Amino acid sequence: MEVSQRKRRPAFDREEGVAKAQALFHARGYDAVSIADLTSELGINPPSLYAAYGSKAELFERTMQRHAENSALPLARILSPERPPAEALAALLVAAARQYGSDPCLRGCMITEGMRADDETARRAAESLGRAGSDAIYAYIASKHPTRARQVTDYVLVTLRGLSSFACMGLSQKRLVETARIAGRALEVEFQEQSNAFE
Amino acid sequence: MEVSQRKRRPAFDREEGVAKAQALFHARGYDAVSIADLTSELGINPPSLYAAYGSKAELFERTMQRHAENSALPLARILSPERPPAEALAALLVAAARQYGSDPCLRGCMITEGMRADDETARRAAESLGRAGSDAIYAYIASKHPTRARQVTDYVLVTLRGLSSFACMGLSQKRLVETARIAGRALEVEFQEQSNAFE
DNA sequence: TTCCACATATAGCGACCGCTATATATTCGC
DNA sequence: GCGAATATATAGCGGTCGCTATATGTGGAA
Repeated sequence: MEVSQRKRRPAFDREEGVAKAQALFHARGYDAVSIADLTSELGINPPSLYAAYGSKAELFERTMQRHAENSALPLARILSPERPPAEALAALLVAAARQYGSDPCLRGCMITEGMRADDETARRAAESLGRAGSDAIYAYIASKHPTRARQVTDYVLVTLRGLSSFACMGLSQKRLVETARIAGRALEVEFQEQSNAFE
Repeated sequence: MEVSQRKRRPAFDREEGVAKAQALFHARGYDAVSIADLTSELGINPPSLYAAYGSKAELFERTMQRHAENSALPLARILSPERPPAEALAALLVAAARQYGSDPCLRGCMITEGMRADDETARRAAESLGRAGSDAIYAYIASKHPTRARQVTDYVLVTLRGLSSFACMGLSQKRLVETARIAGRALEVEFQEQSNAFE
């Protein structure tokens, strides 16, 4: 006889709910999505949402985690140690631009935009999720250009934020990518100067 | 006998009210400032605010106009036709970075940030005000680098937006300026390639 | 089949939103 | 001083917010 193992009885699919909420939050931002929007989209009533996810902020956090797991840029692959660093970072900017402008409904970076929410809980959650990414970028740059790692990282992150913001405002993917390419030029200069210092 | 000329009786100073509202909107953004915040800050009651300014959105528009008149970057001076264009645009980025980070309470660009408000009326007003600036930048670039004016303008505006956003998040003025300097490098490359094309 | 744990739906909580109808004070031209 | 014009204050409108107390229905284990 096997040990009794009670199974959850999901009258609505929790994971699918997170996916739908993710789309809403990504499309409109945390503050602009209400509980009524969410329950309507998920086809449930508020108590079910709170029973399943705890609160609007916790649901938002789960959607960002989902985003980070499924849709995040493959940082490790793009910033491979074998690649020339300026080329790798430029490729990161271009890959971001491409993604931010790929879906007309899901523009920009969900986590980046979450960091600018009016709600403090949501903002902190986004900042915490985003830190992983920016730390990885910093670590990569520090390994290639230790003397100006902070400055170069700031530049990359500022550019990513600008790209995300313009993506949200509707700038076409093509123009986003062209902008990213120009931004990459500054990195070529930066890393070239560094290598010259060794000659 | 002189013509009767009724004078306004300002129980509270309308212009000072706009100034105080400007500070609030700049510090927190349109959506995060409520009528209660405004009336409390101005020391008045809601009917006075509506009698004087019409609505929250109209008051916001007036504050942005005030900002554009008093605090806008001196575009005409920075983008002077005599200057090397890459230098002028880099100076614009640095001047913006300096201003965005100058007051710890009034971070970023009020108009740039207004373009990302959740309220559509506020957003449109900000976009309308901002277009003047971006048109001026485009016209300048087009006069110096007609073949890639749109791309270079996009890059400058994306960088400005990123700088404003990071300023709002608390990045120090120093780091903002350093970032702007790196961003300027890409412009040097861009305009250098252009002049090479004539050789 | 019976019982019960649990997810559901109804209804509504208190708080705040932008905004305004109404009534009261104040200051003006005369 | 007087009447008219106008800015003020009180109070509250309808609506939405995030969230929840309560009651109802349903599936799973024994």
